[in-house]
Amino acid sequence: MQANADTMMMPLCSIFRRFLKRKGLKFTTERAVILDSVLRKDGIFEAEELCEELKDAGHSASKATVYRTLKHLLESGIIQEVLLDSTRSHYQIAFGRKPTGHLMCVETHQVIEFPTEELNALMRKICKEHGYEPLSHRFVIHGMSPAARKVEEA
Amino acid sequence: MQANADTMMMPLCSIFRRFLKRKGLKFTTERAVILDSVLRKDGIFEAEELCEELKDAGHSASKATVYRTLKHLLESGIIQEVLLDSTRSHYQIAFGRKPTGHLMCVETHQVIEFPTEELNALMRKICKEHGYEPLSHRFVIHGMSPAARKVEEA
DNA sequence: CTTGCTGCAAAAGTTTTGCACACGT
DNA sequence: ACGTGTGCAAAACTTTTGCAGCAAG
Repeated sequence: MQANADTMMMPLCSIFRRFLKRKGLKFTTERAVILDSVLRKDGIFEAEELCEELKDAGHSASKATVYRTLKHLLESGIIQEVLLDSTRSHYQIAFGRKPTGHLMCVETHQVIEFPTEELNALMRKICKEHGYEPLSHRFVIHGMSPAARKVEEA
Repeated sequence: MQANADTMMMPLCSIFRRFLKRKGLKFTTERAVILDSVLRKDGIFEAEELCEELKDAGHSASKATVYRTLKHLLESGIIQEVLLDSTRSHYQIAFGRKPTGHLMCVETHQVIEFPTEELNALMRKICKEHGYEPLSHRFVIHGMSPAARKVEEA
């Protein structure tokens, strides 16, 4: 469903390096390590999660640097934001990803991903109506999972 | 497009009172004032915005109470969260509202609302596939507004 | 070398919470 | 009266920023 790290690692790393060069920024050890961690991700991840992993792996990359690098990864189009929660930021790799929506349980916060190719046409239609240039879309469904419903009934 | 305060005020106030009674909670002056402010809203609003308005209107309703009341309004189904930004919460009145999506400019943060009735069927389909009970959905498009594109080209 | 980058710790912004007192029911 | 609600200020949490030293191009 998702291309794995091996196939994505090299091209995305190049894309990031080109992005940095174009902006007059530098490809540092820390940025390499952070990108590497990000590319190992298979779904949605958070900033704090990356910080933990890097610390556990013995890599020096401070919280500040992780946040600063995530901004660049966003701007370069390598990752994109997924708004699931209004107090924490969630991200996912954008490259090579088919558009997906998220079904989230209001009780357990379990998140299920599903494809939403059919929404591209809707996005383009709405954008055209307002003179916007379409960039991306998100479709999130809130519902109650079977597990949560069982608890509710009890 | 949106029912105005006069027509909604009474029924929604009753709904909220019934909700509170059912939960063993009280309908206080502060909750009445906050609900009143919320019902005057015509679109998306934020917690801080409500706090300001209440202070300006000379009403005593602390920030803490506003946040606590918003939780109850959410739980009662009178308002719903609109995720546009991962650092601030946005809300809108849920009752009597046709499902809408939001088109947001990545540069100017202008937000345009559009109807999305056609997505109800998709929501139900996805929920059925996963045994979920559908509650609500959100569709957000990120794009670049005509105004922002003009700046970009310059 | 020059310019940008990092880590730290402090700051900032939003939301939550503990506590003593006040208020609905 | 009882149990809940309120205001205040402090705490909690995520994210941002200033600064002095460090490193990439």
